Amino acid sequence: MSDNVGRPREFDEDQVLSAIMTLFWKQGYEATGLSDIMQATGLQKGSLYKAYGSKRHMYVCSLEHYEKQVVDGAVESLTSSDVNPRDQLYGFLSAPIDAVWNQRDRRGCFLCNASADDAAMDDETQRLILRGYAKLEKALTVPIKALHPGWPKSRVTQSAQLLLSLYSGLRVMARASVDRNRLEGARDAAMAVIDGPAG
Amino acid sequence: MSDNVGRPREFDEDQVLSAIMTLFWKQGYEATGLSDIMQATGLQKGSLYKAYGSKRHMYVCSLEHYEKQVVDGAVESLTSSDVNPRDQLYGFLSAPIDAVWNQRDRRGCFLCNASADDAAMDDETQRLILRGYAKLEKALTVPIKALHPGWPKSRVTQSAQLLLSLYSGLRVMARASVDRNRLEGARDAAMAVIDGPAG
DNA sequence: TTTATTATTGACCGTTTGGTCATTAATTGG
DNA sequence: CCAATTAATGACCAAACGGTCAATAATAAA
Repeated sequence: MSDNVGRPREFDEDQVLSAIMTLFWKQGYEATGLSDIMQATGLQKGSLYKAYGSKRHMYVCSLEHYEKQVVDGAVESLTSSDVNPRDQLYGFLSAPIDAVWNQRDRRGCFLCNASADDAAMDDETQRLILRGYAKLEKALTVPIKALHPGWPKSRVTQSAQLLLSLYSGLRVMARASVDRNRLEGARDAAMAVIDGPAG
Repeated sequence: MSDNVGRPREFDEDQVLSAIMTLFWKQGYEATGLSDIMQATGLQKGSLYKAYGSKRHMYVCSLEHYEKQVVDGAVESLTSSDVNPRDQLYGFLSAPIDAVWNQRDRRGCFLCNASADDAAMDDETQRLILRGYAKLEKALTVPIKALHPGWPKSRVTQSAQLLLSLYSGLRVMARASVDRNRLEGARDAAMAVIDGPAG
């Protein structure tokens, strides 16, 4: 039995999901209406509900898409072996500042926004958020280990946890346009932890 | 001319504002409806609109109330001279973890939630958020200076910025129930910055 | 007691919300 | 060509949304 039965989808599923993700990412769950989604995707309500079933499921799919497109990309760039580890960590902590202050991109981090979004929270959403955070934390240990082969595992882990939590804070604070000097100060203090005592 | 003219308010303004604040704090702007507010305050729609004019203004008043009740309280406890400075900083970074894991309080930090809340953001909201963050950053420098009188001003400032950004991240991540071990690891790594190199 | 002023109430408003469904269209397999 | 199956459309739905307002009530000043 073929599964190519019936009329085929006319829309690019990845493109549509990206459009939906962008809306939830920027605006959150409640503030994003079906009308927004219809406009951004060019699809009618019926098609959206045939494809996703409910607004909640569209949100969950958006988070999964974010994990694939953004989180996995960040993991890749943190664990790639052809950049020096110090620059990888510096880049990771600078991204929240650059996005807002150089790219005028105020979306922040979808994992962080979703964490703060009570209306969107349920078991499945929570699971996805935690999985995303866990991926990032694990990826952060790679350049830390490379910089400090002698550090005990616990110190590596805690440093990764510090950087990830700081990253979340920077992403959130940057959304409110906290002065870039303040954000850079926090980043630089954290980099001092990574670089170790000067001299 | 007296200003005690007309029928007096029958409700306790502080009590009502606290109830409204709690809703916006926990649920965000869009997810909080007038029906929620009516139920939580016991007031009718007309009374609420006579008192506040609009839902947005209720939100702004809630943020102002938060600044007075919560932010100023945190500043007080960070700058009080009868607790040792190290404990003040440790307590500040532990609060996000304790709230969620010991007090089952998932509200997080209203400043942080508001930062991530696109629907609530406007010039006035942003101003209040930045003012709250600035108060906390300034307060954090007090115990840091007390612990390290010899540190240059720039190092004190950057350390305060690090702790504040980390605090925001912890508040946000804790809302998604990130394992307490992970949050404590981040906190402890930050405290190592404050305590300086061991031995 | 009258007047001026403000508070409270709840019915009411138009709009928007998330969601459904009968109809029509496009495809594959027989 | 004829089912069978799935996709796309847009009218339609009840409920909820933020917000308004005329009527009524409570107070202070005259």
